[in-house]
Amino acid sequence: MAKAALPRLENRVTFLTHRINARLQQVSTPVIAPVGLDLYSSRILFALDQNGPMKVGQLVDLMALPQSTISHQLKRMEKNGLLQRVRSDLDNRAVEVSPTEAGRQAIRICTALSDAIAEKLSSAFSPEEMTTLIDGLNRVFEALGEMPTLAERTAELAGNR
Amino acid sequence: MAKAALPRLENRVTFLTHRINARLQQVSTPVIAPVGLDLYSSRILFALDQNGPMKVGQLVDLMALPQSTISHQLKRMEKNGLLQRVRSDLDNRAVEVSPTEAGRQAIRICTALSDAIAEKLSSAFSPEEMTTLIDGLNRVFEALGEMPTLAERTAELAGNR
DNA sequence: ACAGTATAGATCGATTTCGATTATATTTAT
DNA sequence: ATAAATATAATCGAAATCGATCTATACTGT
Repeated sequence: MAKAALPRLENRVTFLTHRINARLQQVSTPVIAPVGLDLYSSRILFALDQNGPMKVGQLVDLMALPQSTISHQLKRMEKNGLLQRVRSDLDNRAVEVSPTEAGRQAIRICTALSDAIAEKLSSAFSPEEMTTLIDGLNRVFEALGEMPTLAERTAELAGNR
Repeated sequence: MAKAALPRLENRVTFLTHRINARLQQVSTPVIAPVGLDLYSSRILFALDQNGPMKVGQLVDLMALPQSTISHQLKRMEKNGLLQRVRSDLDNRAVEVSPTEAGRQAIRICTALSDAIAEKLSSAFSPEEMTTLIDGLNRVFEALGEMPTLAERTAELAGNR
């Protein structure tokens, strides 16, 4: 059977998102590192500002990162005075996270950074293009969540060289 | 002046690419960790297979990661017998990276994983949609490379609260 | 030919990530 | 009512990341 021409690495969606993230990190870090933030903490603050107090588990779901990574981030951010963690009254297992006053100050930087980037990206796309792009990215994320047999399929493809 | 409604975090392009990467990592790691690979090393092998021997600097450019990160990855991969690093004859500063036989074996897994994912994503998009998505991602990457005044613009936006 | 500069990559050290485990609290089943 | 199962988040330890620095080679202008 004829093998379909596979796209080059540079044209694979997940490689492109990797490059975007890598470059985003490189341009963002110089801006927010001086105020003691990184991309993760910046997004956590942004989310808290947008959603109000959140449980740790909600932040894990939102950020799609390992639970221990978020737990460590929050611990560090609390140590740096950016937020508070308090056990929920209703469910004593859960912990509610909310920004401190210093956190709210930092949020202004996070929002400004995110807006500056969003602004630049908006200028590179028409509104319809942007909508399409965002929709596409959401679909990619969903599709990746629907791959329970990835290991099997990989073995299969690796098998018939 | 009226403030334009800003998109929520979940609808910002760079947040979506973050989530895609995070989820990709979670679904991929179980598949490739058993053979001693991660997403970075997997992509490096994929690139070497596709492009032939590459200089360290070329891999840095391709991966868009800090030079020290790539250097460490390559050192580890060499230690694990996946590739060789040899100084270039023409420019003794440069180092040529090429896969070993074991590396070529591992490449089959990398390719299979990438193909399994590409396959799944293809099934979620029409060819035109996929082309549009890839084009959009390339434009996002380019746009992020054209933000020399990010720090200034961020300060400006943070200024007028 | 030589000093100064630029380029390529390795190394160092502090911090971060993350899988596995642990500690509590809650829910469910008997 | 109590035991088992489930849910939530913290902790631990090994490994990876990354900015800064260091080393070695190549280029440039005089």
